[in-house]
Amino acid sequence: MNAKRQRKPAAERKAQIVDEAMRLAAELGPDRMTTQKLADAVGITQAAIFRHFPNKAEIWLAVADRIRTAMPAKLTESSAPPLIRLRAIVKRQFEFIVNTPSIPAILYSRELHAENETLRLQFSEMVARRQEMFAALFRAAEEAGDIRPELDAEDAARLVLAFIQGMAMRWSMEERRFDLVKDGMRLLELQLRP
Amino acid sequence: MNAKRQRKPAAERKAQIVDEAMRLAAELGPDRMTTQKLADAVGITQAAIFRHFPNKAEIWLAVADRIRTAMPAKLTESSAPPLIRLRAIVKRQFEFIVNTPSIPAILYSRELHAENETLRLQFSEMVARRQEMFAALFRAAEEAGDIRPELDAEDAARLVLAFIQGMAMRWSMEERRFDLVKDGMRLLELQLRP
DNA sequence: GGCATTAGTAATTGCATAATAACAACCCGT
DNA sequence: ACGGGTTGTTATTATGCAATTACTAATGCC
Repeated sequence: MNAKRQRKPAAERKAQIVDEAMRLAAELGPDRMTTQKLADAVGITQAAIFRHFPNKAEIWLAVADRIRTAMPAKLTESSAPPLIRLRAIVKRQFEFIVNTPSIPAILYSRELHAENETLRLQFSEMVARRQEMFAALFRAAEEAGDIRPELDAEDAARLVLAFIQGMAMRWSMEERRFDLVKDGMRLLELQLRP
Repeated sequence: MNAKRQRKPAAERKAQIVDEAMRLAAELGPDRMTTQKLADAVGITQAAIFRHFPNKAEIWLAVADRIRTAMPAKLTESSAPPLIRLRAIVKRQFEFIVNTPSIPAILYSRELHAENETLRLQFSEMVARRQEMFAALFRAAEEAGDIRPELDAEDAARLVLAFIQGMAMRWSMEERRFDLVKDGMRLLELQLRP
């Protein structure tokens, strides 16, 4: 009744729904995102959501897919020293989170994980892959003699990952009041340099 | 109708409700804890919950209160070296989380924070107090010459806090599959020693 | 032992929510 | 220009939820 109907091709609409779902998840918490609010944000009726997704859980799986494919999780070929590469990757990671601020809310939502085992597995695999990437860099740094040889690469990777996750979580909780990239990279230096 | 009614003094029942609320929050996610499930866990009817709390939000405030008073946030008087004291406090923190495993789920729940500003403020104040505590210890360590003088105590505190939060978050997400105290303290060493 | 107080119950309300069904307008290829 | 498939709508349903009301039984004080 209001304005004229805006029909869009399904692929485009689907992407838009995923966009808004992520936005709302960050704003209200993933579990407070209802299909009604989502529809309002997209500009269609609540029922129309279910033309694009069979149920709500599928929306979260699409969100997870979006995050998974966009997350920087691959080591690029490079001849730079391992610790330099590590810094670059951590920075990319922080930048990715800043550009996708719903990530902490979605990745660390107990509610989503409790209801959706598939989702939980996808996320835990993503985390594991990142940790493995960091560990590989620390092993390379060890071989290059850039760090103390008795240092355990797996542990160092865990440490860096916990740091990134903690920073991201706090940034999210504090309504993004600080500069995640700037502060994050400064604290990373503190961690890498004795 | 089943069995005989179990009347309990209000104070005791209130405490029990808070207990179960925390347990369920860890299990299902805070936003999936309904007054019905809570009542079932306690062993009373759903309506009886509201004899002890005027509404659901008050339950979360009581939970926050429980956490706040139990959380180790005060520096004990001690003549031990600052970094030794820091280790002890971080250890107490990890132990506290292990004994109160609902903490990460509750403290980092976007849903609770979004709905309840009072709660959000209480938690953010708790975090700030802990950070200040760590900063004080790093300043003391600086004066004692235990760490590099150019190291910023505030930043070091932020780093340690992010690490603890990241570890706790992951421990919670991974269904407590690793030993938070043991692994946490080992990684802390990695962070404190060059 | 009576009886006010307190902690409980059963029943209900009003609203939010995910999902379905039946129908309508838009769009594109022929 | 028209017809089939696509993208939407309105209306509805069943369920779950927090909260209220009116009633009831246990507890402990005198």
